[in-house]
Amino acid sequence: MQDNITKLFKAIADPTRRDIFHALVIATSALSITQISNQFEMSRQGVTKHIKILNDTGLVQMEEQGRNRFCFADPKPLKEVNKWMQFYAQFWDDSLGNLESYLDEKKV
Amino acid sequence: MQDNITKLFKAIADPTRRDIFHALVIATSALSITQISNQFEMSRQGVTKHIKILNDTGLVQMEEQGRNRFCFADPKPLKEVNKWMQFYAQFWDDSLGNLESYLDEKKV
DNA sequence: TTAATATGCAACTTTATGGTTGCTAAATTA
DNA sequence: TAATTTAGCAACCATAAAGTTGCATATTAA
Repeated sequence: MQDNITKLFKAIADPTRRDIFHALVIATSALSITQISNQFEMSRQGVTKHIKILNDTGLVQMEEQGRNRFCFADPKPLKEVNKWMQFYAQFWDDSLGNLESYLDEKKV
Repeated sequence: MQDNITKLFKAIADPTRRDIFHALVIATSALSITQISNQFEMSRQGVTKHIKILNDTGLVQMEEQGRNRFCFADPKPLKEVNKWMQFYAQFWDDSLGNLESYLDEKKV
């Protein structure tokens, strides 16, 4: 369907998913679906859908235990996002001036 | 409507927009809408829409010159995305083990 | 002035996305 | 065993997103 980095960006583009991910990152233990959805306004099924999307990117992993599915965060996939970003980081500071002066300099 | 960071993530979540942004970053001069859209399969209007979205985040800036609108990239807004990422970077390496061992350690 | 070029705007279509409700099934507790 | 809890699945709905075409308009070139 779509490449990995696109899936990652789309996953974290949703505010609710960023919240879920964050909650799991700072949690002191793995949380069940119900425990997670209690922290949000939306229905359990809504949260489940978000978790599935996060799980598809690897940002959330799960472990079944009886009728529970405990979820925990794995920030590692964000490394790829970071790698994407680092390419552009070189233009953040001094290069901005250059970019802005393209028109003046080169008179396209 | 939606907060800045969400707009940023959504903007770069689209592969075509990442391509447009990248093309502008590595371009040696500012490019007109037509010049940009010639590099893509899709219609000029399709590209225009993407550029508008990028422009709304500040990732692309424009300068009108007669009938042309020259576009250039400004990677600065990505700083905010980077800031978001850096919080999770602390969990990338050694902490993954901890995350994965939540269940074992705490026996939730 | 006529023709060509660069662009914006609006309407429309298709598909994705975010969310809901209802039902079923498995695991746990009383 | 009966009741409760946890969760998945499927259907459905509303809105957003990605892309298209057609037309109008301003600028530039012949």
